[in-house]
Amino acid sequence: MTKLRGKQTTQRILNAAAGIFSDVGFEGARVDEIARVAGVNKAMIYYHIGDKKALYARVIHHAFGNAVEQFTRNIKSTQSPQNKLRAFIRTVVEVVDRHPELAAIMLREQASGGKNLPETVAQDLARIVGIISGILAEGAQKGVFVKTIPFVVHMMIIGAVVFLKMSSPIRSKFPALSDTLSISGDKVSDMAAAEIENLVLNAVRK
Amino acid sequence: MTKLRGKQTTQRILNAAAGIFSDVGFEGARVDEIARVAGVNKAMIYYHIGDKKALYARVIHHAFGNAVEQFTRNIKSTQSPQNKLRAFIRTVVEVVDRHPELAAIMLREQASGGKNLPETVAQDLARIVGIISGILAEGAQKGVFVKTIPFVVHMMIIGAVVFLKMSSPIRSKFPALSDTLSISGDKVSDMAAAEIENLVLNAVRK
DNA sequence: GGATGGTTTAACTAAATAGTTAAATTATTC
DNA sequence: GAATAATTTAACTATTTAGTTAAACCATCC
Repeated sequence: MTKLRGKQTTQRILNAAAGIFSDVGFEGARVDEIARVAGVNKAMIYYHIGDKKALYARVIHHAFGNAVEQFTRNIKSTQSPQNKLRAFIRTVVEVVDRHPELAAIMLREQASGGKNLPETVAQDLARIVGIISGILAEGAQKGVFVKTIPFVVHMMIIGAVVFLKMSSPIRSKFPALSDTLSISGDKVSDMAAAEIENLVLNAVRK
Repeated sequence: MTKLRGKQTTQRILNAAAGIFSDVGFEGARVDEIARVAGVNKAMIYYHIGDKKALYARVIHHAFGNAVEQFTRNIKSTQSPQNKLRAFIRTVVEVVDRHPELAAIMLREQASGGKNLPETVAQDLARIVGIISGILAEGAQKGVFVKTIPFVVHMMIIGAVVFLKMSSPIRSKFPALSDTLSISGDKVSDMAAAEIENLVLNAVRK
């Protein structure tokens, strides 16, 4: 019971922290505010997790935890390179839709040069880049993809998905941008995701 | 002399602020720190510019000021759709290379749903999206581009360029990511930029 | 040199901040 | 029920924060 209570408290803290770090960044986040949103006394954050930096690392790790597993689960070795690439893109969409806070936090880390990024997350990222490199290399070897720079393709996919997802509130907010994508909403829409697939498959097709 | 002195003071404040806002975001930035970096007394920020929010808006506007003009200057109506698109991409690279603080601040704004974004900047963004929409529509009409969603293509280009630029310090920092792009450095390298051009032109080619 | 206007400074204000402490409360075990 | 351990609380600490104020300083003009 005590163990369960501690876990629930920790979970509430991590959820609140994820939202606030994604909204105002590490330096802009207030531990008092995180405590308030989590519905706990501030000292409990220090008791259960640690200082602000430890909390941040925990949030990222918690959200990033199984992204790599999702990629390896969704991409089967028996698939063609084209279908592997499609599965990769779909997984990116899935991860970003399920963890918008993670996407926002990663945007902020990019903006500050990875200043508060734990080493473990960098390793996860490297593995994901390894996956797409493998797909593109296989496609090139089988003569169905052009030879290209895998990291650039990776950036195009991640960039398009994340920017589409993250720009949704901005588009809603400003009338000038409302018409840029006729289908709006919180999710990366199926139509937009399909278009990213088409464009990326076209881009690498030999 | 007095006028010149006020201008120079303002410039120093804006430069310092741009760096700090890009590094730690709006909420994370400290007016005291901006003043220290600018080498001025804090009250001068309030005298010359105004409160923190006014300073932020001024920084964005100052950096964004002539981005739209750059696009219209670089893209000639006599060019083919393909060359227009190339010029568009090259301009994105140029703007991001010249104003990395702008790119970082825009990443942060995306992360927080455009919370502190002035309306004028949204209008500038809409005009840029209008430019690429025009290029793609012209290409489709001339039968050289597929019919697509212009905003998605825009996000792919912006996302790739910005992520490549912004991920450079992260790649330098973490050994696990050092091999992802064999040519590193601060600029979006010519090779990477050329590859983005190739991939995007391939993606939209009919 | 004095008047005027612009710029800068040092000190201030009220509130907020990350982290700490020790007591109170709750849960578990025998 | 008592002892022990885990969790939570309220208050605290020293520092920092955005913004303000009035005086000092500087530049220009007649």
